[in-house]
Amino acid sequence: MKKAKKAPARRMGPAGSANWHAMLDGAEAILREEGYAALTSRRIAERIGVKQRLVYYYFQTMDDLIVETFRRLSVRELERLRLALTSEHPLREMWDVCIHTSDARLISEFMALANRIGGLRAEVIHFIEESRAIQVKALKTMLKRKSGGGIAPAGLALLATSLALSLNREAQLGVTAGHREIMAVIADFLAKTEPE
Amino acid sequence: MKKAKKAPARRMGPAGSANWHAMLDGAEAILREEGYAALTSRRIAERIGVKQRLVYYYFQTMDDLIVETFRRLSVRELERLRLALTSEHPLREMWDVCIHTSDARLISEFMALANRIGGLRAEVIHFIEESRAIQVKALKTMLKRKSGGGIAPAGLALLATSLALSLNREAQLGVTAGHREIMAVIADFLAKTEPE
DNA sequence: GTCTATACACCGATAGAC
DNA sequence: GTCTATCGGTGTATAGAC
Repeated sequence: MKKAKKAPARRMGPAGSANWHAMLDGAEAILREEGYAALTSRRIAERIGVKQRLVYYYFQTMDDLIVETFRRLSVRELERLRLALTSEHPLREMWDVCIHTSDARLISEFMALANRIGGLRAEVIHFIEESRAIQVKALKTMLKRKSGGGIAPAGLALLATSLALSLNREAQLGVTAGHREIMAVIADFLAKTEPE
Repeated sequence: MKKAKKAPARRMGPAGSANWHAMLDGAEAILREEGYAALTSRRIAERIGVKQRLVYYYFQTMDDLIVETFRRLSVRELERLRLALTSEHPLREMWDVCIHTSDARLISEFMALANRIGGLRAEVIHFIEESRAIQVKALKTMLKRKSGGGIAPAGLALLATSLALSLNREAQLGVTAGHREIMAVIADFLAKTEPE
């Protein structure tokens, strides 16, 4: 995390291997539990029981490792969303995906990191745009002209994502004012647009 | 940021002095521009033109400095909200405060830090609860029984805060899908509940 | 109040053996 | 593929002079 150099040429280990996944698992856990200041090659190595040098066999730089960690998570999340699209109750499934997403702490770390790691920022932008497009698709199909309170699908998607994030973060902090009220609105909306 | 020790007893400089404010100004700028991994006593000192040792004359630990930085910001923001309460158009003023709040990058850093610095977490919780209470007060007064789309004031306050945060963060990233649509909804709501 | 100097730990990244 | 060993740098925090 100290100095993020460009990308020196070096012999590399294969992406997708057991060690590669173990390192991303470790990185995710450290981010969640201790924050990105503690995300170092030494701690990852220690956590998964290898030597520090090996981390640099699988990743050119720590920034690369961070980007890969987010990308793996992003791919999984987009798959969950696309799967929801094929469900019998796509809107309910999608809201479930949004509200039962990765730990709010982990997301906070990635959002902060995205402001300073160019490669990560690009991945985050791609994730937001892609997930919004999927949600808009579902909303267009379900709403047709039932109207969602007069809000266009893209607006509704943004609103839902935004709410899910805030609800998770505040719940984790222990703040709950207004949560019950908003959940009631969501339930009402789902009952109208997608009766069980 | 490396080791956050408890709180050793030591002679301390006065809060509120010129150096004290300069250090918090520097901390804020570094957080915004480089993120919390770069928020070190050395860099703050360098930025404001004093020696590193002096930072520890004004703050017991780096964590204390971070908490004070947020607290100062929080007090200012709550003042802006309370002032909006006395305005002729409190809801419009409040939305303006929320949408023209501190840089989204800065907020991201504090949100991430709050997950691991106990003192900061307490300040963040206090800020959220206090600001929501102020917003609820304004909403109750303005809505009376005009109804705000059938959502209770606390829910509306959460929704507005959540949206303002997401709009700012995404705009900073360069994502704008759904933004226009949501802004239209907000404008519509304000026009109905608080005609100009 | 502000400084010099320093103890001690940890970091990213690399060289090169096996 | 995985290791030992190491370089050069930065971090928190303190001792104690002026």
